[in-house]
Amino acid sequence: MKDTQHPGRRPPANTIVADDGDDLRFCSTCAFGSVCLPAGVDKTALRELHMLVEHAGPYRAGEHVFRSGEPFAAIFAVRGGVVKTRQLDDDGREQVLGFHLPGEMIGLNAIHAEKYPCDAIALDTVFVCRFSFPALATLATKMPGVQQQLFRLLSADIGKASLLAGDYSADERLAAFLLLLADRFAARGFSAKAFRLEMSRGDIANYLRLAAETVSRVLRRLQDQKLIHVEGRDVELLDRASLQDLARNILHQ
Amino acid sequence: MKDTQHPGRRPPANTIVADDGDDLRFCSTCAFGSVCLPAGVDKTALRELHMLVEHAGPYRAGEHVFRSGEPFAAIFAVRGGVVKTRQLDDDGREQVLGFHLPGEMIGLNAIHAEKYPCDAIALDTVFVCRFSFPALATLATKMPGVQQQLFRLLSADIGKASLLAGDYSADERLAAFLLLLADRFAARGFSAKAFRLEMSRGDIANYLRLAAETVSRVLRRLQDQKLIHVEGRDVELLDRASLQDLARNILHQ
DNA sequence: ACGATTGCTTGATCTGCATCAGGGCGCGGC
DNA sequence: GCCGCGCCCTGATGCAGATCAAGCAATCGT
Repeated sequence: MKDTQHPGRRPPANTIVADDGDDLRFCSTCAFGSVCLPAGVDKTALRELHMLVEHAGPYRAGEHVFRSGEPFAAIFAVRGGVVKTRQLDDDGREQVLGFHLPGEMIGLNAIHAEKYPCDAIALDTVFVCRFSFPALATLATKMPGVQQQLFRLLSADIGKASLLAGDYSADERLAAFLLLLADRFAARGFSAKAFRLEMSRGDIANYLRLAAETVSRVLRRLQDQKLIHVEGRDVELLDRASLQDLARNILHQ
Repeated sequence: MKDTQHPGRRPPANTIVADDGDDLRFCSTCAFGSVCLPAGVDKTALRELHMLVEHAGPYRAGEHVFRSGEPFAAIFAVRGGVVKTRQLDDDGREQVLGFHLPGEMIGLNAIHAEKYPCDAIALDTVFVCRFSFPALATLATKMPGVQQQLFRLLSADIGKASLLAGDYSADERLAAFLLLLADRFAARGFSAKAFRLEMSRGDIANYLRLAAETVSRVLRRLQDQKLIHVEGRDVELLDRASLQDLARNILHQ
Protein backbone atom coordinates (compact mmCIF):
# COMPACT_ATOMS: atom_id res chain seq x y z
CA MET A 1 0.00 0.00 0.00
CA LYS A 2 1.24 3.46 -0.41
CA ASP A 3 0.47 6.10 2.09
CA THR A 4 1.36 5.88 5.70
CA GLN A 5 2.47 9.04 7.19
CA HIS A 6 2.31 12.06 8.29
CA PRO A 7 1.66 15.28 6.55
CA GLY A 8 -1.86 14.44 6.07
CA ARG A 9 -2.44 10.80 6.86
CA ARG A 10 -5.17 9.99 4.42
CA PRO A 11 -7.29 6.86 4.36
CA PRO A 12 -5.54 4.01 2.58
CA ALA A 13 -6.17 3.00 -1.00
CA ASN A 14 -7.26 6.47 -1.73
CA THR A 15 -6.23 9.19 -4.10
CA ILE A 16 -6.63 12.88 -4.24
CA VAL A 17 -10.11 13.22 -5.55
CA ALA A 18 -12.69 15.93 -5.61
CA ASP A 19 -16.39 15.38 -5.40
CA ASP A 20 -17.99 13.79 -8.37
CA GLY A 21 -21.07 15.70 -9.20
CA ASP A 22 -24.20 13.97 -10.34
CA ASP A 23 -26.70 14.29 -13.16
CA LEU A 24 -27.48 17.85 -12.24
CA ARG A 25 -24.35 19.19 -10.61
CA PHE A 26 -20.86 19.48 -12.00
CA CYS A 27 -17.83 18.12 -10.23
CA SER A 28 -16.82 20.90 -7.89
CA THR A 29 -13.45 21.22 -9.58
CA CYS A 30 -14.82 21.17 -13.13
CA ALA A 31 -13.19 23.74 -15.36
CA PHE A 32 -16.55 24.38 -16.96
CA GLY A 33 -18.56 24.53 -13.77
CA SER A 34 -17.57 28.13 -13.33
CA VAL A 35 -18.84 28.93 -16.80
CA CYS A 36 -22.11 27.13 -16.68
CA LEU A 37 -23.30 27.74 -13.17
CA PRO A 38 -23.10 31.52 -13.05
CA ALA A 39 -24.33 31.65 -16.62
CA GLY A 40 -27.52 30.26 -15.13
CA VAL A 41 -27.23 27.52 -17.65
CA ASP A 42 -30.60 25.95 -18.20
CA LYS A 43 -31.28 22.29 -17.72
CA THR A 44 -31.28 21.65 -21.44
CA ALA A 45 -27.85 23.04 -21.99
CA LEU A 46 -26.59 21.25 -18.91
CA ARG A 47 -27.87 18.02 -20.30
CA GLU A 48 -26.29 18.81 -23.62
CA LEU A 49 -22.97 19.37 -21.93
CA HIS A 50 -23.32 16.19 -19.95
CA MET A 51 -24.10 14.30 -23.12
CA LEU A 52 -20.59 14.90 -24.28
CA VAL A 53 -18.84 14.14 -21.02
CA GLU A 54 -17.91 10.60 -20.09
CA HIS A 55 -16.38 9.67 -16.81
CA ALA A 56 -13.41 7.35 -17.31
CA GLY A 57 -11.10 5.46 -15.02
CA PRO A 58 -9.80 4.30 -12.73
CA TYR A 59 -6.42 4.20 -14.37
CA ARG A 60 -3.75 2.54 -12.25
CA ALA A 61 -0.30 4.04 -11.81
CA GLY A 62 1.62 3.71 -15.05
CA GLU A 63 -1.41 3.37 -17.32
CA HIS A 64 -1.93 5.75 -20.22
CA VAL A 65 -4.88 8.10 -20.48
CA PHE A 66 -3.75 8.77 -24.04
CA ARG A 67 -0.63 8.06 -26.05
CA SER A 68 1.53 10.15 -28.29
CA GLY A 69 0.44 9.86 -31.90
CA GLU A 70 -3.12 8.78 -31.25
CA PRO A 71 -5.69 10.73 -33.24
CA PHE A 72 -7.08 13.64 -31.28
CA ALA A 73 -10.73 13.34 -30.43
CA ALA A 74 -11.15 14.59 -26.91
CA ILE A 75 -9.70 16.66 -24.11
CA PHE A 76 -9.72 15.42 -20.54
CA ALA A 77 -10.23 16.95 -17.13
CA VAL A 78 -8.45 15.19 -14.31
CA ARG A 79 -11.07 14.26 -11.72
CA GLY A 80 -8.85 12.43 -9.26
CA GLY A 81 -5.19 11.51 -8.96
CA VAL A 82 -2.20 13.02 -10.74
CA VAL A 83 -1.32 12.70 -14.42
CA LYS A 84 2.10 13.19 -15.96
CA THR A 85 2.47 14.32 -19.58
CA ARG A 86 5.71 13.53 -21.36
CA GLN A 87 7.31 13.15 -24.75
CA LEU A 88 9.82 10.54 -25.82
CA ASP A 89 12.42 11.41 -28.40
CA ASP A 90 13.54 8.81 -30.89
CA ASP A 91 16.32 7.67 -28.60
CA GLY A 92 13.64 6.92 -26.06
CA ARG A 93 14.75 9.69 -23.74
CA GLU A 94 11.90 11.13 -21.74
CA GLN A 95 10.89 14.77 -21.55
CA VAL A 96 8.34 15.55 -18.83
CA LEU A 97 5.99 18.36 -19.88
CA GLY A 98 3.93 18.68 -16.74
CA PHE A 99 1.96 17.24 -13.87
CA HIS A 100 -1.80 17.64 -13.78
CA LEU A 101 -3.92 17.75 -10.66
CA PRO A 102 -7.66 17.30 -10.21
CA GLY A 103 -9.56 20.05 -11.98
CA GLU A 104 -6.89 20.59 -14.63
CA MET A 105 -7.27 19.89 -18.35
CA ILE A 106 -5.01 17.76 -20.52
CA GLY A 107 -4.91 17.23 -24.26
CA LEU A 108 -5.25 20.88 -25.26
CA ASN A 109 -1.93 20.75 -27.08
CA ALA A 110 -3.32 18.10 -29.44
CA ILE A 111 -5.78 20.34 -31.28
CA HIS A 112 -3.23 21.79 -33.62
CA ALA A 113 -1.85 18.62 -35.17
CA GLU A 114 -5.07 16.64 -34.58
CA LYS A 115 -3.09 14.01 -32.72
CA TYR A 116 -1.71 13.87 -29.20
CA PRO A 117 1.88 15.14 -29.14
CA CYS A 118 2.61 13.49 -25.79
CA ASP A 119 1.75 10.61 -23.50
CA ALA A 120 -0.51 11.15 -20.50
CA ILE A 121 0.32 8.69 -17.75
CA ALA A 122 -1.38 8.12 -14.41
CA LEU A 123 0.99 8.53 -11.46
CA ASP A 124 -1.45 7.03 -9.01
CA THR A 125 -5.09 6.01 -9.28
CA VAL A 126 -6.62 8.43 -11.75
CA PHE A 127 -10.16 9.34 -12.78
CA VAL A 128 -10.89 11.69 -15.65
CA CYS A 129 -13.75 13.31 -17.53
CA ARG A 130 -13.57 12.90 -21.27
CA PHE A 131 -14.92 15.76 -23.41
CA SER A 132 -15.48 14.97 -27.06
CA PHE A 133 -13.78 17.91 -28.71
CA PRO A 134 -15.96 18.19 -31.81
CA ALA A 135 -19.03 18.18 -29.61
CA LEU A 136 -17.46 20.71 -27.27
CA ALA A 137 -16.56 22.99 -30.17
CA THR A 138 -20.11 22.81 -31.45
CA LEU A 139 -21.45 23.62 -28.02
CA ALA A 140 -19.01 26.53 -27.86
CA THR A 141 -20.57 28.11 -30.93
CA LYS A 142 -23.89 28.11 -29.08
CA MET A 143 -22.58 29.10 -25.67
CA PRO A 144 -20.12 31.97 -25.86
CA GLY A 145 -19.14 31.36 -22.24
CA VAL A 146 -17.91 27.89 -23.09
CA GLN A 147 -15.95 29.21 -26.05
CA GLN A 148 -14.43 31.91 -23.91
CA GLN A 149 -13.47 29.37 -21.26
CA LEU A 150 -11.79 27.18 -23.87
CA PHE A 151 -9.84 30.16 -25.17
CA ARG A 152 -8.80 30.96 -21.61
CA LEU A 153 -7.68 27.43 -20.84
CA LEU A 154 -5.64 27.28 -24.01
CA SER A 155 -4.12 30.69 -23.41
CA ALA A 156 -3.20 29.81 -19.84
CA ASP A 157 -1.31 26.74 -21.02
CA ILE A 158 0.89 28.87 -23.29
CA GLY A 159 2.06 30.82 -20.29
CA LYS A 160 2.59 27.74 -18.14
CA ALA A 161 4.81 26.16 -20.74
CA SER A 162 7.22 29.09 -20.65
CA LEU A 163 7.55 29.11 -16.86
CA LEU A 164 10.07 26.31 -16.73
CA ALA A 165 12.08 28.18 -19.35
CA GLY A 166 14.67 30.66 -18.19
CA ASP A 167 18.07 29.75 -16.80
CA TYR A 168 17.35 29.58 -13.13
CA SER A 169 19.34 27.84 -10.41
CA ALA A 170 18.32 24.48 -9.06
CA ASP A 171 17.19 26.09 -5.81
CA GLU A 172 15.03 28.63 -7.58
CA ARG A 173 13.45 25.95 -9.71
CA LEU A 174 12.57 23.70 -6.83
CA ALA A 175 11.22 26.50 -4.69
CA ALA A 176 9.01 27.65 -7.57
CA PHE A 177 7.93 24.10 -8.29
CA LEU A 178 6.83 23.53 -4.71
CA LEU A 179 5.03 26.85 -4.44
CA LEU A 180 3.18 26.40 -7.71
CA LEU A 181 2.11 22.92 -6.68
CA ALA A 182 0.95 24.24 -3.32
CA ASP A 183 -1.12 26.94 -4.98
CA ARG A 184 -2.69 24.48 -7.36
CA PHE A 185 -3.56 22.15 -4.50
CA ALA A 186 -5.03 25.08 -2.61
CA ALA A 187 -7.09 26.14 -5.63
CA ARG A 188 -8.71 22.70 -5.57
CA GLY A 189 -9.43 22.75 -1.90
CA PHE A 190 -6.49 20.71 -0.64
CA SER A 191 -3.89 21.81 1.85
CA ALA A 192 -1.37 24.28 0.49
CA LYS A 193 1.03 23.54 3.34
CA ALA A 194 1.41 19.79 3.27
CA PHE A 195 0.97 17.54 0.30
CA ARG A 196 2.25 14.47 -1.37
CA LEU A 197 4.49 14.45 -4.45
CA GLU A 198 2.99 11.64 -6.48
CA MET A 199 5.85 11.82 -8.96
CA SER A 200 9.32 10.34 -8.46
CA ARG A 201 12.43 12.41 -7.91
CA GLY A 202 13.44 11.43 -11.41
CA ASP A 203 10.24 12.91 -12.85
CA ILE A 204 10.68 16.13 -10.91
CA ALA A 205 14.28 16.34 -12.05
CA ASN A 206 13.35 15.72 -15.66
CA TYR A 207 10.57 18.31 -15.53
CA LEU A 208 12.90 20.91 -14.02
CA ARG A 209 15.83 19.98 -16.30
CA LEU A 210 17.98 18.80 -13.43
CA ALA A 211 19.56 15.51 -12.44
CA ALA A 212 17.70 13.40 -9.90
CA GLU A 213 20.71 13.66 -7.59
CA THR A 214 20.45 17.43 -7.68
CA VAL A 215 16.77 17.33 -6.72
CA SER A 216 17.68 15.11 -3.79
CA ARG A 217 20.44 17.43 -2.67
CA VAL A 218 18.39 20.61 -3.01
CA LEU A 219 15.45 19.17 -1.10
CA ARG A 220 17.82 18.24 1.68
CA ARG A 221 19.37 21.70 1.61
CA LEU A 222 15.95 23.35 1.81
CA GLN A 223 15.14 21.08 4.72
CA ASP A 224 18.40 21.92 6.48
CA GLN A 225 17.49 25.57 6.10
CA LYS A 226 14.11 24.79 7.67
CA LEU A 227 12.20 25.98 4.63
CA ILE A 228 10.48 22.65 4.13
CA HIS A 229 10.14 19.27 5.73
CA VAL A 230 10.49 16.25 3.46
CA GLU A 231 9.74 12.67 4.27
CA GLY A 232 9.77 10.40 1.27
CA ARG A 233 7.21 11.87 -1.08
CA ASP A 234 5.45 13.94 1.53
CA VAL A 235 6.36 17.58 1.75
CA GLU A 236 5.47 20.28 4.20
CA LEU A 237 6.17 23.94 3.51
CA LEU A 238 7.52 25.51 6.68
CA ASP A 239 8.67 28.94 5.52
CA ARG A 240 6.62 30.11 2.60
CA ALA A 241 8.10 33.61 2.66
CA SER A 242 11.67 32.39 2.20
CA LEU A 243 10.59 30.01 -0.55
CA GLN A 244 8.83 32.85 -2.31
CA ASP A 245 11.92 34.95 -1.99
CA LEU A 246 13.97 32.18 -3.58
CA ALA A 247 11.47 31.76 -6.40
CA ARG A 248 10.61 35.36 -7.02
CA ASN A 249 12.49 35.62 -10.31
CA ILE A 250 10.60 32.68 -11.75
CA LEU A 251 7.16 33.57 -10.44
CA HIS A 252 8.07 37.11 -11.40
CA GLN A 253 6.48 39.82 -9.38
CA MET B 1 8.47 44.24 -52.96
CA LYS B 2 10.10 41.40 -51.29
CA ASP B 3 13.65 40.62 -52.01
CA THR B 4 15.53 37.68 -52.67
CA GLN B 5 19.13 37.92 -51.89
CA HIS B 6 21.88 36.47 -50.71
CA PRO B 7 22.85 37.15 -47.23
CA GLY B 8 23.49 40.71 -47.36
CA ARG B 9 22.83 43.60 -49.53
CA ARG B 10 19.14 44.30 -49.39
CA PRO B 11 17.67 47.52 -50.60
CA PRO B 12 17.92 49.92 -47.72
CA ALA B 13 15.00 50.87 -45.50
CA ASN B 14 13.12 47.76 -46.38
CA THR B 15 11.77 44.88 -44.35
CA ILE B 16 10.57 41.38 -44.87
CA VAL B 17 6.99 41.90 -45.88
CA ALA B 18 4.36 39.82 -47.56
CA ASP B 19 1.72 41.13 -49.90
CA ASP B 20 -0.91 43.27 -48.36
CA GLY B 21 -4.23 42.18 -49.65
CA ASP B 22 -6.90 44.70 -50.47
CA ASP B 23 -10.55 45.25 -49.74
CA LEU B 24 -11.45 41.90 -51.21
CA ARG B 25 -8.39 39.72 -50.74
CA PHE B 26 -6.58 38.71 -47.58
CA CYS B 27 -2.89 39.18 -47.14
CA SER B 28 -1.36 36.05 -48.59
CA THR B 29 0.16 35.11 -45.26
CA CYS B 30 -3.00 35.76 -43.24
CA ALA B 31 -3.63 33.07 -40.68
CA PHE B 32 -7.32 33.36 -41.40
CA GLY B 33 -7.07 33.42 -45.15
CA SER B 34 -6.86 29.67 -45.21
CA VAL B 35 -10.06 29.46 -43.23
CA CYS B 36 -12.10 31.96 -45.11
CA LEU B 37 -11.11 31.37 -48.69
CA PRO B 38 -11.76 27.64 -48.95
CA ALA B 39 -14.87 28.12 -46.86
CA GLY B 40 -16.08 30.11 -49.85
CA VAL B 41 -16.71 32.90 -47.47
CA ASP B 42 -19.21 35.32 -48.91
CA LYS B 43 -18.58 39.01 -49.33
CA THR B 44 -20.69 39.85 -46.33
CA ALA B 45 -18.68 37.70 -43.98
CA LEU B 46 -15.49 38.98 -45.52
CA ARG B 47 -16.61 42.50 -44.84
CA GLU B 48 -17.52 41.51 -41.34
CA LEU B 49 -14.06 40.12 -40.86
CA HIS B 50 -12.46 43.20 -42.35
CA MET B 51 -14.52 45.36 -40.09
CA LEU B 52 -12.60 43.99 -37.18
CA VAL B 53 -9.17 44.10 -38.76
CA GLU B 54 -7.07 47.25 -38.71
CA HIS B 55 -3.73 47.57 -40.36
CA ALA B 56 -1.21 49.21 -38.06
CA GLY B 57 2.34 50.34 -38.41
CA PRO B 58 4.95 51.01 -39.37
CA TYR B 59 6.64 50.51 -36.03
CA ARG B 60 10.34 51.37 -36.04
CA ALA B 61 12.93 49.10 -34.45
CA GLY B 62 12.57 49.26 -30.69
CA GLU B 63 8.96 50.45 -30.64
CA HIS B 64 6.30 48.49 -28.77
CA VAL B 65 3.34 46.86 -30.49
CA PHE B 66 1.95 46.22 -27.01
CA ARG B 67 3.32 46.39 -23.50
CA SER B 68 3.21 44.04 -20.57
CA GLY B 69 0.29 44.82 -18.29
CA GLU B 70 -1.85 46.62 -20.86
CA PRO B 71 -5.45 45.42 -20.92
CA PHE B 72 -6.01 42.76 -23.52
CA ALA B 73 -8.27 43.79 -26.35
CA ALA B 74 -6.78 42.40 -29.52
CA ILE B 75 -4.47 39.86 -31.04
CA PHE B 76 -2.08 40.79 -33.83
CA ALA B 77 -0.79 39.17 -36.98
CA VAL B 78 2.64 40.27 -38.06
CA ARG B 79 2.35 41.56 -41.62
CA GLY B 80 5.93 42.64 -42.15
CA GLY B 81 9.15 42.69 -40.15
CA VAL B 82 10.09 40.72 -37.07
CA VAL B 83 8.67 41.13 -33.57
CA LYS B 84 10.29 40.02 -30.34
CA THR B 85 8.18 39.12 -27.31
CA ARG B 86 9.79 39.32 -23.91
CA GLN B 87 9.10 39.59 -20.21
CA LEU B 88 10.99 41.65 -17.67
CA ASP B 89 11.25 40.38 -14.11
CA ASP B 90 11.18 42.86 -11.26
CA ASP B 91 14.97 43.16 -11.32
CA GLY B 92 14.60 44.33 -14.92
CA ARG B 93 16.21 41.20 -16.32
CA GLU B 94 14.89 40.30 -19.73
CA GLN B 95 13.43 36.97 -20.76
CA VAL B 96 12.87 36.56 -24.51
CA LEU B 97 9.81 34.44 -25.25
CA GLY B 98 10.00 34.33 -29.02
CA PHE B 99 10.51 35.96 -32.40
CA HIS B 100 7.57 36.38 -34.72
CA LEU B 101 7.74 36.50 -38.49
CA PRO B 102 5.21 37.74 -41.03
CA GLY B 103 2.08 35.62 -40.94
CA GLU B 104 2.45 34.70 -37.27
CA MET B 105 0.12 35.75 -34.48
CA ILE B 106 1.05 37.48 -31.22
CA GLY B 107 -0.96 38.25 -28.12
CA LEU B 108 -2.64 34.87 -27.78
CA ASN B 109 -1.11 34.40 -24.35
CA ALA B 110 -3.00 37.45 -23.08
CA ILE B 111 -6.48 35.97 -23.24
CA HIS B 112 -6.21 34.16 -19.95
CA ALA B 113 -5.36 37.05 -17.67
CA GLU B 114 -7.05 39.64 -19.89
CA LYS B 115 -3.85 41.64 -20.04
CA TYR B 116 -0.67 41.20 -22.02
CA PRO B 117 1.88 39.18 -20.04
CA CYS B 118 4.80 40.36 -22.17
CA ASP B 119 6.12 43.17 -24.32
CA ALA B 120 6.04 42.92 -28.10
CA ILE B 121 8.85 44.92 -29.64
CA ALA B 122 9.65 45.59 -33.28
CA LEU B 123 13.14 44.44 -34.28
CA ASP B 124 13.03 46.23 -37.60
CA THR B 125 10.28 48.06 -39.46
CA VAL B 126 7.09 46.23 -38.56
CA PHE B 127 3.54 46.21 -39.87
CA VAL B 128 0.74 44.31 -38.18
CA CYS B 129 -2.94 43.52 -38.48
CA ARG B 130 -4.94 44.14 -35.34
CA PHE B 131 -7.88 41.85 -34.64
CA SER B 132 -10.31 43.00 -31.99
CA PHE B 133 -10.62 39.90 -29.86
CA PRO B 134 -14.20 40.32 -28.66
CA ALA B 135 -15.28 40.86 -32.27
CA LEU B 136 -13.25 37.89 -33.40
CA ALA B 137 -14.77 35.68 -30.71
CA THR B 138 -18.23 36.75 -31.76
CA LEU B 139 -17.42 36.00 -35.36
CA ALA B 140 -16.09 32.62 -34.27
CA THR B 141 -19.46 31.65 -32.84
CA LYS B 142 -20.95 32.28 -36.27
CA MET B 143 -18.16 30.76 -38.33
CA PRO B 144 -16.98 27.43 -36.95
CA GLY B 145 -13.97 27.53 -39.23
CA VAL B 146 -12.74 30.70 -37.56
CA GLN B 147 -13.28 29.19 -34.14
CA GLN B 148 -11.42 26.07 -35.15
CA GLN B 149 -8.54 28.14 -36.51
CA LEU B 150 -8.30 30.08 -33.26
CA PHE B 151 -8.21 26.85 -31.28
CA ARG B 152 -5.49 25.58 -33.58
CA LEU B 153 -3.38 28.71 -33.27
CA LEU B 154 -3.63 28.63 -29.49
CA SER B 155 -2.87 24.94 -29.33
CA ALA B 156 0.16 25.30 -31.58
CA ASP B 157 1.61 27.95 -29.28
CA ILE B 158 1.49 25.57 -26.33
CA GLY B 159 3.75 23.18 -28.18
CA LYS B 160 6.12 25.90 -29.35
CA ALA B 161 6.66 27.12 -25.84
CA SER B 162 7.91 23.74 -24.69
CA LEU B 163 10.43 23.40 -27.51
CA LEU B 164 13.06 25.56 -25.90
CA ALA B 165 12.62 23.45 -22.77
CA GLY B 166 14.81 20.41 -22.33
CA ASP B 167 18.43 20.44 -21.32
CA TYR B 168 20.11 20.50 -24.68
CA SER B 169 23.63 21.55 -25.54
CA ALA B 170 24.38 24.93 -27.01
CA ASP B 171 25.08 23.34 -30.41
CA GLU B 172 21.78 21.47 -30.43
CA ARG B 173 19.89 24.60 -29.49
CA LEU B 174 21.42 26.75 -32.18
CA ALA B 175 21.02 24.14 -34.88
CA ALA B 176 17.35 23.74 -33.95
CA PHE B 177 16.88 27.49 -33.78
CA LEU B 178 18.27 28.01 -37.27
CA LEU B 179 16.30 25.14 -38.78
CA LEU B 180 13.02 26.26 -37.22
CA LEU B 181 13.60 29.81 -38.44
CA ALA B 182 14.38 28.50 -41.92
CA ASP B 183 11.19 26.46 -42.01
CA ARG B 184 9.14 29.39 -40.86
CA PHE B 185 10.67 31.62 -43.51
CA ALA B 186 9.99 28.94 -46.09
CA ALA B 187 6.36 28.61 -44.96
CA ARG B 188 5.91 32.31 -45.76
CA GLY B 189 7.54 32.12 -49.14
CA PHE B 190 11.00 33.34 -48.24
CA SER B 191 14.24 31.50 -48.79
CA ALA B 192 14.84 28.65 -46.36
CA LYS B 193 18.52 28.61 -47.15
CA ALA B 194 19.62 32.16 -46.62
CA PHE B 195 18.04 34.70 -44.36
CA ARG B 196 18.75 37.53 -42.05
CA LEU B 197 18.66 37.33 -38.25
CA GLU B 198 16.95 40.55 -37.32
CA MET B 199 17.65 39.98 -33.65
CA SER B 200 20.97 40.59 -31.91
CA ARG B 201 23.23 37.83 -30.63
CA GLY B 202 22.15 38.84 -27.16
CA ASP B 203 18.49 38.26 -28.00
CA ILE B 204 19.24 34.87 -29.52
CA ALA B 205 21.29 33.94 -26.47
CA ASN B 206 18.60 35.03 -24.08
CA TYR B 207 15.93 33.14 -26.01
CA LEU B 208 18.03 29.96 -26.02
CA ARG B 209 19.17 30.38 -22.39
CA LEU B 210 22.79 30.85 -23.34
CA ALA B 211 25.33 33.62 -22.99
CA ALA B 212 25.87 35.88 -25.98
CA GLU B 213 29.50 34.77 -26.04
CA THR B 214 28.40 31.17 -26.40
CA VAL B 215 26.17 32.01 -29.36
CA SER B 216 29.10 33.72 -30.99
CA ARG B 217 31.37 30.75 -30.42
CA VAL B 218 28.87 28.16 -31.58
CA LEU B 219 28.05 30.06 -34.76
CA ARG B 220 31.75 30.20 -35.51
CA ARG B 221 32.13 26.49 -34.78
CA LEU B 222 29.21 25.62 -37.07
CA GLN B 223 30.81 27.77 -39.72
CA ASP B 224 34.21 26.09 -39.25
CA GLN B 225 32.45 22.76 -39.73
CA LYS B 226 30.94 24.14 -42.96
CA LEU B 227 27.38 23.67 -41.74
CA ILE B 228 26.52 27.32 -42.13
CA HIS B 229 27.96 30.56 -43.39
CA VAL B 230 27.58 33.59 -41.17
CA GLU B 231 28.25 37.16 -42.04
CA GLY B 232 27.05 39.56 -39.44
CA ARG B 233 23.34 38.96 -39.17
CA ASP B 234 23.04 37.12 -42.45
CA VAL B 235 23.07 33.36 -42.34
CA GLU B 236 23.22 30.72 -45.02
CA LEU B 237 22.53 27.08 -44.29
CA LEU B 238 25.12 24.99 -46.13
CA ASP B 239 24.54 21.50 -44.74
CA ARG B 240 20.97 21.05 -43.69
CA ALA B 241 21.37 17.32 -43.08
CA SER B 242 24.11 17.76 -40.52
CA LEU B 243 22.19 20.53 -38.80
CA GLN B 244 19.16 18.30 -38.61
CA ASP B 245 21.29 15.57 -37.18
CA LEU B 246 22.53 17.92 -34.51
CA ALA B 247 19.03 19.12 -33.70
CA ARG B 248 17.18 15.86 -33.97
CA ASN B 249 16.65 15.46 -30.25
CA ILE B 250 14.99 18.83 -30.01
CA LEU B 251 12.89 18.60 -33.15
CA HIS B 252 12.14 15.07 -32.03
CA GLN B 253 11.10 12.47 -34.51
C1' DA C 1 12.12 -16.12 2.80
C1' DC C 2 14.95 -15.06 -1.04
C1' DG C 3 17.25 -12.36 -4.50
C1' DA C 4 16.09 -8.86 -7.92
C1' DT C 5 14.49 -4.50 -8.95
C1' DT C 6 13.45 0.28 -8.19
C1' DG C 7 13.81 4.65 -5.91
C1' DC C 8 16.37 7.67 -2.95
C1' DT C 9 20.48 9.49 -1.03
C1' DT C 10 25.31 10.92 -0.54
C1' DG C 11 30.15 11.56 -1.94
C1' DA C 12 33.88 12.41 -5.56
C1' DT C 13 35.05 13.98 -9.89
C1' DC C 14 34.38 16.12 -14.36
C1' DT C 15 32.75 19.51 -17.77
C1' DG C 16 30.01 22.81 -20.51
C1' DC C 17 28.92 27.02 -20.24
C1' DA C 18 28.83 31.48 -17.65
C1' DT C 19 31.54 35.06 -16.36
C1' DC C 20 35.22 38.28 -16.66
C1' DA C 21 38.31 40.84 -19.47
C1' DG C 22 39.91 42.97 -23.47
C1' DG C 23 39.81 44.42 -28.26
C1' DG C 24 37.81 45.52 -32.98
C1' DC C 25 34.30 47.29 -36.07
C1' DG C 26 30.51 50.33 -37.71
C1' DC C 27 27.50 54.02 -37.05
C1' DG C 28 25.41 58.36 -35.44
C1' DG C 29 26.17 62.79 -33.38
C1' DC C 30 28.77 66.81 -32.95
C1' DG D 1 37.21 64.69 -38.70
C1' DC D 2 36.72 62.51 -33.92
C1' DC D 3 34.40 60.49 -30.07
C1' DG D 4 31.13 57.44 -27.84
C1' DC D 5 28.27 53.63 -27.97
C1' DG D 6 26.31 49.29 -29.29
C1' DC D 7 27.33 45.03 -31.09
C1' DC D 8 30.31 41.32 -31.96
C1' DC D 9 34.30 38.40 -31.30
C1' DT D 10 38.02 35.81 -28.63
C1' DG D 11 40.71 34.12 -24.70
C1' DA D 12 41.23 32.82 -19.63
C1' DT D 13 39.15 31.34 -15.47
C1' DG D 14 35.59 29.56 -12.32
C1' DC D 15 31.52 27.20 -10.90
C1' DA D 16 26.89 24.92 -10.80
C1' DG D 17 25.29 21.02 -11.75
C1' DA D 18 26.02 16.55 -14.50
C1' DT D 19 27.98 12.23 -14.21
C1' DC D 20 29.99 8.28 -11.98
C1' DA D 21 29.97 5.31 -8.10
C1' DA D 22 28.33 3.18 -4.11
C1' DG D 23 25.11 1.94 -0.48
C1' DC D 24 20.48 1.61 1.79
C1' DA D 25 15.49 0.79 2.11
C1' DA D 26 11.21 -0.69 0.31
C1' DT D 27 8.67 -3.50 -2.85
C1' DC D 28 7.93 -7.37 -5.97
C1' DG D 29 7.92 -11.89 -7.92
C1' DT D 30 8.62 -16.60 -7.04
